[in-house]
Amino acid sequence: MRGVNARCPPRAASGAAPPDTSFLESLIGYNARRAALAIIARVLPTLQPHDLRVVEFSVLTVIAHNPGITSRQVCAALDILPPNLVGLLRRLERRGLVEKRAHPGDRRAQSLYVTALGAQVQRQAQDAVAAVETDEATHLSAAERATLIALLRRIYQGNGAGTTR
Amino acid sequence: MRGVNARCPPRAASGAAPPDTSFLESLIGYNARRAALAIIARVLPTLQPHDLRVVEFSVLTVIAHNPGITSRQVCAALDILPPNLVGLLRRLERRGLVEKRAHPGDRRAQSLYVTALGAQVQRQAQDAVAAVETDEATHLSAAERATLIALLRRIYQGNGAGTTR
DNA sequence: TATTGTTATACTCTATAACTATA
DNA sequence: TATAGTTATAGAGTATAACAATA
Repeated sequence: MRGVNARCPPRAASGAAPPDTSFLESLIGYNARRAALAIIARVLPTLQPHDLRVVEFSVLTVIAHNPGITSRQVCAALDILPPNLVGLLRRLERRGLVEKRAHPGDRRAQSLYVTALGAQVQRQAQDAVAAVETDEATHLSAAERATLIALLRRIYQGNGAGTTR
Repeated sequence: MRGVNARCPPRAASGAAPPDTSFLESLIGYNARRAALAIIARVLPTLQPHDLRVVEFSVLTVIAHNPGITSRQVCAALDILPPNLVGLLRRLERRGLVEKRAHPGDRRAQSLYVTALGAQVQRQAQDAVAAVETDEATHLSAAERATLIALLRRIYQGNGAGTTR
């Protein structure tokens, strides 16, 4: 018997009943990824006026909050591979948002600083991102926000075993 | 005076003090992304023996749980763009895990099914992923898991506005 | 006219190997 | 010998435009 869809169409085929994704929805990884993508989709238009992509904003923020930080440390903090940071920093430097200075004490390294313009752009972008994150994107209470962030942090910080990279 | 790091090195330069990432860590998007990447890093080696990537596992799972589903519906469920699903399905088909059949009622579409082998591989992979997710990767209690997933789901499902794609 | 599946293509993101200069 | 920064490059992943067949 082909017995397919006399009156009970293979739910998959109907436009009405959404497909069963219950297993995937039981996974933290799946939900975390979907949530991250949803939030990033909201943050993107916020950063667009500043001509910043998400990673660029992250790097700019870390440099602004840690004057004199090295490339290597930015990579470690944000889990970026060194070769991929090079072009990113070059763009920020060309736009006059970041500058490199000689590192005191290690001539291999270089200290990173935001310029006055870079600091201004970062501040504006940070305020805009914070607003979107807390208000529009997620209608969670402050307590729920705190709970969520604490749980997420336990996942990617909690265990001793290193990441794959 | 070069006055650098006699005893108080510019925290950025020292290998000891970790850089300040407090702002980024206050963002749900940042934490969700880091958590998702950390979990995926754990899941990858679990799927490797089955020669499945994460997206392939997701697609295989949705097809297994929704026999007769169409490409378009898989795309909608997993937020995959149709052109990107084509090659993915082709690989799964060539490996004998998935098969396409004529769709009853719409000759444009095609119904997707897992083969016996596909069902077996999917089951094994699902068990392995579930084990990693609940045990090793995240040491959360069942209650914490449930809370986390509920909060995450509210972020990417809760609001009416569609995603960017 | 709209939709399904598809091709071709481009752009971003991420990853690896290897080089240089310093330590 | 190891590390910081860099180059070149490869591979995922994700995006858009356009087409044929069907609704």
